Amino acid sequence: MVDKKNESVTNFSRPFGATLEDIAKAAAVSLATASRCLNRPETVRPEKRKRIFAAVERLNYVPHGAARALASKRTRMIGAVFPSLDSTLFGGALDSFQKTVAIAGYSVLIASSEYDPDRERTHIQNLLASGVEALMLVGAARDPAIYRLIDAKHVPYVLSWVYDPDRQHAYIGFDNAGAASHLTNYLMMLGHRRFGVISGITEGNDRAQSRLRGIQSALADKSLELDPDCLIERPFSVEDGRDVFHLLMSMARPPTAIICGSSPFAYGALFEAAEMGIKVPDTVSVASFDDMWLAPHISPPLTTVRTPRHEMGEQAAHYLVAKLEGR
Amino acid sequence: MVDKKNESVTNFSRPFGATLEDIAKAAAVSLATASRCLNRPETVRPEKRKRIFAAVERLNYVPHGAARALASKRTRMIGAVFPSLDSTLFGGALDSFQKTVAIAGYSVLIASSEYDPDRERTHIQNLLASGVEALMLVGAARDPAIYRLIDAKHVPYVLSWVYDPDRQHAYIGFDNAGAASHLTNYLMMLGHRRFGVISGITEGNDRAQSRLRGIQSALADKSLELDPDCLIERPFSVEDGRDVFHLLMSMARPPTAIICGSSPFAYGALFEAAEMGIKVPDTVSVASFDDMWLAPHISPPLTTVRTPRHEMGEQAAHYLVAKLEGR
DNA sequence: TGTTTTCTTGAAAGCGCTTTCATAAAGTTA
DNA sequence: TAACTTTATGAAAGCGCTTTCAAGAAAACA
Repeated sequence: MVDKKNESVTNFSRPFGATLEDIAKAAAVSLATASRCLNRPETVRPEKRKRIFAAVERLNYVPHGAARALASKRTRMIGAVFPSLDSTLFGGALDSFQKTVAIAGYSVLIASSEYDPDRERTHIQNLLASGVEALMLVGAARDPAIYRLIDAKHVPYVLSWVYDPDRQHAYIGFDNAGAASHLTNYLMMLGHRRFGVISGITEGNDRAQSRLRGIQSALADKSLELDPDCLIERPFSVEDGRDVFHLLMSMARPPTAIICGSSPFAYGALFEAAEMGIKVPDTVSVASFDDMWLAPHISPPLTTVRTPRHEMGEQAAHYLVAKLEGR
Repeated sequence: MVDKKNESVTNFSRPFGATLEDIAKAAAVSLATASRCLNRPETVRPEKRKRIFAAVERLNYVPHGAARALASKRTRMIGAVFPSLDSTLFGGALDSFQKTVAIAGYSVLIASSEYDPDRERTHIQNLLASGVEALMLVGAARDPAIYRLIDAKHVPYVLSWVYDPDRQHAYIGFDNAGAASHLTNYLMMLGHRRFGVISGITEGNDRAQSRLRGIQSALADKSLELDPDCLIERPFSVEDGRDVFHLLMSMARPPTAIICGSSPFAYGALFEAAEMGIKVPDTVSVASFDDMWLAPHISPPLTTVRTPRHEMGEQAAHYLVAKLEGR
């Protein structure tokens, strides 16, 4: 029998960087010790530890994530799916989310669904397949099968931008309906009775739905009603805001207050008002949801409901990390 | 000798979903066939194929990314590090980047460096350790050791937001210096000779540096010079824009044109101008870099140089995917 | 100095999947 | 139907790491 030992010459020709085995050999320790040294340095003798770290340095060793994940059953990755990233709204939340989980040693795999449930589903599946240990999603309305899939994998998740104590999901809340009611009540207190609403497309967007519901219920409380003609849904954009504002203000009996479902609408409304020579807030009040970083500076004063995007991102991150580290 | 075969009873109690082995067993085929079936279905008989997919469905099988990555040496993940995600600038680029790579079947692992080189380095290392197959970075100026590390792993990368044919890096360009010169020349053509510049912090930000260089070289071409007092660096924010504008316009001999390194500065300048009762562009012209989605609507007309963030994100994605699929 | 206890270590067994490679089944041709 | 080619299949060897587990080394105790 040939001595098997001989067949393991140093395979230095490996093209893609050193492996832990190379490190172990270079430091003249066992694979196990090398591994231990990198994960819990205090458990290995200072002398060897030094040799091992020197080898790591010299060979430019970078651990192999997949191998590590496979052996340890931990990927240290968290998935996040946003409807879009092309806005400060979700971008801000993502920014805070990423920063916060990074501190705890996690990376984030992102995807944007473009407000499309099918695409969101695909993304969620891919993220699960990639091995994310937790998920952050926006909104609560989605096919129950998706929740089943996530649960089957025992992956904790958190829903943001929603608030709905009745649900069985974890959420980092923003009470869209409540805020909408609040805003509406405030406007009614100022004397407004006839409202216009520029809403985002409600289909598949439960945040937009809730906001609308909030407005309507506040009105109902005062025995008022939203004129169907005064409610217009559009995709979020400045142009659509302008457009709808023009439409609303050209009506025979235009509203005295216009509630915008999101900030681009509000900017559009404001610009169109200027264009049309309509005084804000004298002739019509404009109120809006979502963070408008220009709001404090802008000239026609605007009533806004701030969406605490950074706080939500951070809270969601904290929640998930806590969940992963065991409560 | 005990028959080894007997020890493999069906381990249905696995808590975290089925494995390929479970699928193989359920479909009465070998592990190899099951694997093949999922990757190249046409290579397995329709009859078995049907059984296998049925089992996948029934057992809610989701492939194990790490195991797959380890065996196939492909993670199908691409890393991206941005200075910040809390702005439409990078958010937009990320959005397009993600969309584009998703179509090709890749996921993106993101990180934001907060304009901090050390944090960026750490993030890049983590991404490499996570096994990203490619990297998208912003700007070119960084420790050569970082490039060496990336190269050692044979990970293709692309630098965005920069344009510098001299470098040996791949970049998806935006010629900051060129655009800055262009803008400056345009303003000089309008008769401006005395410029003010609100720049981002140049240290560690080669985009800001290039823009500044572009302005100065355009001036030098006309034998002009930028008054050091008229060049002020600040972190990007509306407030700082206001602040610096106020400073510049309070000088004994204020500039007649102010170039803003980024859009928040421009908004700030505009608001402060309104506040101070300074007419734009009569008394002073305001010009700015970066996409300002409000620019086409805004009332004092603004000269802007659009940064093609979506195009850059998409191009960067195309480049990397092409590189990964072999040119 | 002989024992017992506590630390360190290395061998080896996987983690769940992909991928040769040799073999068996099916399809062709004579 | 025999002989040959093509195609489908399964056994087995890893991928690079973590983690038991048993054993050896060091420290502590008597």
